Amino acid sequence: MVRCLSGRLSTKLLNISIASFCKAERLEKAEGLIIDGIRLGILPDVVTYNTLIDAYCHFVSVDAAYFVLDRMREAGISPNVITYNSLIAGATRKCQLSRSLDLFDEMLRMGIPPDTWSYNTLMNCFFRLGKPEEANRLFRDILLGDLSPSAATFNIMINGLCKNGYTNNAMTLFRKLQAYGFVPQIITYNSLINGLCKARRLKEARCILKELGESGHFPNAITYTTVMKCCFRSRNFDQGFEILSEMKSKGFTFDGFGYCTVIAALVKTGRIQVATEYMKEMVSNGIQLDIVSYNTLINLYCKEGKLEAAFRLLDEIEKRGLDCDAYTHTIMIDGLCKARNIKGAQQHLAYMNTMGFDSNLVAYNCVVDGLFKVGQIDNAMNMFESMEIKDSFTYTSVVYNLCKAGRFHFASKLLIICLRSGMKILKSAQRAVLDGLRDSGYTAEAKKLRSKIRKARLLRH
DNA sequence: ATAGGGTTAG
Repeated sequence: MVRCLSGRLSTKLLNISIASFCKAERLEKAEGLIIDGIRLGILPDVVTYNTLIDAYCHFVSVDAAYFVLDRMREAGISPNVITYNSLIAGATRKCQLSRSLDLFDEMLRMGIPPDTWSYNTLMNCFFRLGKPEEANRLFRDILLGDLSPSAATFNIMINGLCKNGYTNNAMTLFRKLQAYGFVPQIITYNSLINGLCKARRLKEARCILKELGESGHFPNAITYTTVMKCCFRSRNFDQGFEILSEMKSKGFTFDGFGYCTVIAALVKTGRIQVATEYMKEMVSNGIQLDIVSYNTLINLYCKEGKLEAAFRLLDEIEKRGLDCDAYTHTIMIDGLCKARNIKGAQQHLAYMNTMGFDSNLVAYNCVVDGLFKVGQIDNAMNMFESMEIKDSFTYTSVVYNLCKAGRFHFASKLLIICLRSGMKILKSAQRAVLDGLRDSGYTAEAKKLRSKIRKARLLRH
């Protein structure tokens, strides 16, 4: 009796120690403890294995966790609902969605009844699979069955509906739940705000943000970055920067993601000085630079015209054993074009092609524009004609640059083709064609073009 | 278990 009790107590202690090692991502230590325990006669139990499985799911892989499940069975311990919940959540987190479904089936086959957590995780999995009907079916099962929904159930529903484009349904559900007395959590608000922002329903987003303020919850870093990003996306840069300063004054700090967002927005709006300050802050905060952060910084240097500094960062990337991606090369190509080093840009484009980055539409657009800018009109047009894929950037640039070169008729012809195909051309480029025709005496042609532009606009609305 | 998230061209 005493032995048994002390054994159980020891297992409890063992589990606590293992949990703390797992939390610290020190899985070898946790494994070591299990071995030590067995030597001392302290046997691991279901909690021990569940802790380990959850940690392997988080820090290693679902496969690794599954091996622990095998060991668990060999030790004669049966998995329970928590074991499977961890595995299912792990698979969902790692985007192994069909595996989540398999694990759920396996759990049912083993005669382990799923709980609300299992259903929540599975709902989330279906939403990620882009199958909102399936998720909704599970939601109904929960509501009509013996299980009771948790706050997470509602959050997953609202978030999943938004992510799948059912923002209206998410709003309706939100209001219904409120009417039933559900008190939204900060996660609920953030999900909705993000969904509304992405759906460009900024008025409603603002409304929910206001409700959040009145709810007793406080906006957190996620709320701020969501709204800030929304502003940048809709090109309300000033408003975005206001939110940024409010965020800073509240003491929220950035990680690499946040810094990149902010620096890119500052660069886009020409605030190079401030961007540089943020860059310094990011580096001095000890944030480990990854390829995206490098791209952001290289872009900053390019926009400053500091090509040597940009090349130095390229070397650094190599030294650190990271791989440049399509963004890195495109940013460099654009930088070289803007520095009027068109030869260097073309060389880099060729290099990019040999590296196997295909369909570099952006890079080609940059070089076409660059060729125009250095006055190589024919080369630019040759390249333009050789491009298999073109987009509104390509055409806008070509139309505008043709005008700069005085080829208004050609520009006009191209513009009409674009209008007919529904390709969007920047107003400034359209303006350039009209003004060019008129100023060079082709008033009638300018008039005709103007009316064509109007008609095309009518068709679009 | 559930919320956000970074980089390029006209």
